[in-house]
Amino acid sequence: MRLRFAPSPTGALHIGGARTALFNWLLARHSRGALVLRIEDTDRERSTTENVEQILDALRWLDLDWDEGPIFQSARAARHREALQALLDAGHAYRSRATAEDVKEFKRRHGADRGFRGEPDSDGAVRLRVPDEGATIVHDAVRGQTRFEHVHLDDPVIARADGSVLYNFAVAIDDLDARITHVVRGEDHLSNTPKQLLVLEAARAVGLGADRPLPVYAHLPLLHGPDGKKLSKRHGAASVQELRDAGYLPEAVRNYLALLGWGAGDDETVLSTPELVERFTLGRVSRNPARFDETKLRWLNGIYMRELPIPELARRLKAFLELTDPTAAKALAETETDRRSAERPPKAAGDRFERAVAISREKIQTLDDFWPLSGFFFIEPADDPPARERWLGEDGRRALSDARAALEDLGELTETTVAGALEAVVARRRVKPREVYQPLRVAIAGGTVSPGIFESVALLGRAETLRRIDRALARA
RNA sequence: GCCGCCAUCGUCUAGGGGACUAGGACGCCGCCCUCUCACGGCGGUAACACGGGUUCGAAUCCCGUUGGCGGUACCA
Repeated sequence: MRLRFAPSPTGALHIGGARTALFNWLLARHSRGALVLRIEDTDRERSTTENVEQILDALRWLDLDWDEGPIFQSARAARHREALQALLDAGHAYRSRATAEDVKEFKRRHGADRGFRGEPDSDGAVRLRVPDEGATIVHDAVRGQTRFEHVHLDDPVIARADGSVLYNFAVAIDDLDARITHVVRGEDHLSNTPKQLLVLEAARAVGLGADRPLPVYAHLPLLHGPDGKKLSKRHGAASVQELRDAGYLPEAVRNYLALLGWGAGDDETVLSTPELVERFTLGRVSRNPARFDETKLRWLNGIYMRELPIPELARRLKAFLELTDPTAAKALAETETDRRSAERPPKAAGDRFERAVAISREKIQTLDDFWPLSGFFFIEPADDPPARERWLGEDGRRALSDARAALEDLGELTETTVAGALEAVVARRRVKPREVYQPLRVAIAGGTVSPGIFESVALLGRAETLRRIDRALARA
């Protein structure tokens, strides 16, 4: 199979585009075929190099690679003109000065059952001549046959008056030249397909690619927002960049996107990328439009985060924070400096960030969840007045004092020794565990939610823990 | 308006004439685990849009209605 992904650089890569890219990529890898990347920039007004870069970035982040290209459609203008001239010479296309208004007027006069047919002029835009009779049938790999009656089709404009070609023409010629065997794209292109098929037929009639079979088309169901409307910023993430910045892992995004409009057939939902490659086929692509629902993506992302080895997760977390949170990045950098100052045993210090990651990861679903939960290991905790009032009243402070004493007297602080010491405080005070642990949590973490209290104390270290307890006692 | 696509729990889906008292996953609810939050485990809630056919039998096939979406550019 030879496939292609052909985005138009008129904006960032949206989630729907990413899904199209993914499906093409999966098909190419599954079939051990090739994926061609083509940039459809024939609209020079709206296409920018920034957008091209952004799209390539998004594909790289998703780890979707391509075998050929990027081919810029604009760079193929000479070839397009040549093909256009061939169609013109053979009478499959003609120049016409007819405007959109003229077309409307034509239809008003002739009724809806007659597509626009122009008279050749000496100049003007180029229109493809659509046969009056018959129909073009699109054989779609996911939808079956769709019949487009020629009487309903207007002669489409395939090139501007200045000779520059338009989308439906350029696409057909480029697919032909690139020997694309399968055109897999969004359903919004279904009604373009007969036009492209007509271009292809005309091109073959004049000897262009006559030896090659027409590509198989497959139109993917569209993606909508949670409310069923068009996906937009209003729904949270709408572009791949936004997904990245929201703290999702590319492998989780691939897994989730694959499930939108495709299913393995059994009840599997967690499918690694190799499994997707192994199992993906066009035959199982759905015809129903799907809604992009971030809830399920969050869940999946959590699973992938927990499956990552701790050092790898730590690496990604660090990269993420460097990209999105200067404060956090700076704090982490300073932690590393401390480590090098050798004030503590290198091993323990070196693992500090990784240890924080290890005790946090079952509590977070995205990379973005980490810092709010565990940033207190690296920076001064935020103040949370309601939490203080609830847990650092008279009883809470007494419990906190007891905890302080127990920790101060302890030998080495490990999860086990801390647990022993604090459990003894609970037993001595004859209270529920939380009556000791929550005040302590508020004191060291700032709020009522954090990783396990024993692990947290052990990681924070005695000096810092005692300092924060003292500060909480003084302030409360 | 015209052309076209689509129609199963709130969401993603399984299902392609009898195996369906319609299965799974997310979410939600409850219980268990528990130092918070989670993770994990167990259980529960919840759907074949409607109306006609065809058939011994329809979620599955056909037609219509309704609804959603796409297209209808000298955009892609």
